[in-house]
Amino acid sequence: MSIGNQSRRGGQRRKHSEMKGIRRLAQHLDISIGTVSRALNGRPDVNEETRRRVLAAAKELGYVPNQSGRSLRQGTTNIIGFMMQTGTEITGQGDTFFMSVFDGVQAVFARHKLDLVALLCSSQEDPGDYLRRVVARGFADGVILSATQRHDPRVELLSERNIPFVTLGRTLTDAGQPWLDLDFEGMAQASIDRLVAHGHRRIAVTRPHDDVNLGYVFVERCREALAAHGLALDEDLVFRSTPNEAGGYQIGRDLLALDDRPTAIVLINETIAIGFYRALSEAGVKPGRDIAVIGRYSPHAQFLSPSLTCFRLSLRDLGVALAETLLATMPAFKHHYPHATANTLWPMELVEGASDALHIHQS
Amino acid sequence: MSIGNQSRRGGQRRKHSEMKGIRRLAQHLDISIGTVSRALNGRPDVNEETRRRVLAAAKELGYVPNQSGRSLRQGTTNIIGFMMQTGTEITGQGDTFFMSVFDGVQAVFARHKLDLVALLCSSQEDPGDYLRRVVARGFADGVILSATQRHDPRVELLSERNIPFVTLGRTLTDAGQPWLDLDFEGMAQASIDRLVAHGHRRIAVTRPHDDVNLGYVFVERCREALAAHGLALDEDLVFRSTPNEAGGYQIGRDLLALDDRPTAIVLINETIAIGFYRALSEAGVKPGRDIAVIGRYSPHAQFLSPSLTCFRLSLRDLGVALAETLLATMPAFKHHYPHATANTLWPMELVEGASDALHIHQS
DNA sequence: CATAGTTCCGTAAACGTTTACGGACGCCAA
DNA sequence: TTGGCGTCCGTAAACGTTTACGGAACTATG
Repeated sequence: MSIGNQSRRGGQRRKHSEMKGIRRLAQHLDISIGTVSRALNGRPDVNEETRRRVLAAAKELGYVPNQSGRSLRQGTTNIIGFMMQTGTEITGQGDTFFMSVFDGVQAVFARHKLDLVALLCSSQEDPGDYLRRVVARGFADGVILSATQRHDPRVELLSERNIPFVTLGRTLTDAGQPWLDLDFEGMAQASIDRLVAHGHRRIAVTRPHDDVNLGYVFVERCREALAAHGLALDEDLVFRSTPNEAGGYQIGRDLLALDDRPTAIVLINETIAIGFYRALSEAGVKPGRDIAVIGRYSPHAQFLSPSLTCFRLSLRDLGVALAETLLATMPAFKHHYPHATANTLWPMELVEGASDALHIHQS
Repeated sequence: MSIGNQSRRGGQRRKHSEMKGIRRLAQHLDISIGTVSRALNGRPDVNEETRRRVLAAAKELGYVPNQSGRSLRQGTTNIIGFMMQTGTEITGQGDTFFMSVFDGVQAVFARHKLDLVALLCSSQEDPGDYLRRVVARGFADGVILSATQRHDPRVELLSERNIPFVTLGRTLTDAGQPWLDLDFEGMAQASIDRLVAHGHRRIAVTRPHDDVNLGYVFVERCREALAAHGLALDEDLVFRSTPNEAGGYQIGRDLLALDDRPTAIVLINETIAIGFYRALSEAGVKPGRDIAVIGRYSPHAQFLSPSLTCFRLSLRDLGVALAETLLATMPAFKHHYPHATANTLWPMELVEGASDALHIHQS
């Protein structure tokens, strides 16, 4: 061992317990902090024997590098934020929805030692302010935005701050960021085609009550699909609601109150089917027998009775795609994802149930 | 303005665009970075006029302090983590469970400029490793642990690292940390009493399939409550399942296959009622008419048909209590919460529905 | 005018890392 | 012996803040 090490400086050697962090480790091993850092970070210019000792000592002393120090130096945090709002009335997406998406995102991030955290914006706070406060501070290296609005101020904020991000859902004010979205157009087309083929002529559709939701193109595509069959979309049959169980219940009540009831309905949200079923049940109306219902898949929709005919997608795969799309925009990871699939619609597949078994025979 | 400012040092004045962060701001205003920092942080020893100028310039230049630099200096991040695992099969919490809790937590945190993020631990990774990796690095000032196991290694880890934390759910290996838990004992007692009063003698109960869930005391308390009425708990009527819809469906099938069916059942999880209803429905068995069912409230349970008699709690209030309990353990906030209610059971209230309308008349 | 007190601000040292740079040392060939 | 090269490691300067300290300018008081 060479003498004149920094640990001896000033002739006085402080006790180990007085030091913290990497210094403590270096002092314990009687080597310099630079070498410790290099050893821990897998740099090549360090003796393998030394590295072994450092790693062992780190484990023994329970050393973990301080995140702030590291980030400050490197300018990177290794954290990606998934922004979502608490108070689910707005998005209508359930916990399980995001949990499944997270699963896919993390599968990709794990390969790059990136950590995913959910940025929880209170419904009390302006999302723009929130982003400014937490993300602009260099909290995360990148962001995934969900529940995008048609005009979303967060998009402008992030793009002018040059923070890599991707949105789940299209926006009208496109800042050139990559996006992924569910293929509501495809769902609209397939639903209408299917119902018309079954003889339905009066078909109801649903839409979110404001523009915060993913499916703002849904109704228009339904209209087009109907037109292709020579049918018109009756405006009385376009139902708005909050995207939750209560909203579905309300739709059910409104629908039943109509003089000229539709013979079929397409539900755009996952959760509204439950409330809708309840409203029908109270009136003795049975899905699949008295009215055809098509909805979206969710863990509980699967267990509704009669079983719901619905459109399903792999949320985990969607998460994987989101992660890859984001990383493809980040210089540090770009080369790993040369042809990530951005700006594309995510397909959904039809799961046949009993809820749309009703066929109308022309008289 | 005084001369000899640091911004003039060396005689050369770098262009604004070359500087970053607080230096840029200071140079722009031609004052020292110390003053800028004091002005931004609301320190008293700064001229009000100066403060006004600083604030205006900060807004104009879009300056936000760097989180890493600040944390490094202060040793604090102003971030509280709520740890949860992705892959919801494990927790079985319904869609909006956590969102509602978050809402309450944030209401408290907002008063102290604390930000809540969800620490998403992949189901692929060991939760202990995860905590070591992210939290021990000084990522968060405090942690809320959910879905605690009976023996939870995370508890030991956090307590030996001296990181403030609170658990939602009791643990057997108590490290002296504060906890909150749902009053499953109270639910057990009230359910059994109610069903027995309605004449039921053969009562089934459910329990999680392993010890990851909150309600490990539930079955035992049911047993005691039955014993108080002179009844024994038939072990064949203790159903285990995964805490999700599929688990509830399985319970339903198993129950219906019994030779000597129970006349009532108590479901401990929110989500299993949906699958359970489905299984009954397929067999033509109707809750409230053919069997009495008591469950837990959730946004969809409310819309089941027939309506579910269930135990409800205010998740938002629970979140508030969690936050206050955590802050009460943190030196910086302790004095705000002199008598926070830790180590207490959170009561649930009964919501009467139609699912337990079945009364048994003794023959 | 001298002194004390107040108000405001600049200076510089931390906080815990990473990393460019250079130096010490050993080895080998000329 | 000399020089060159490779291996390993120590040194010190960043990264962007906050804050203890001291000092300058000003006001009040005698």
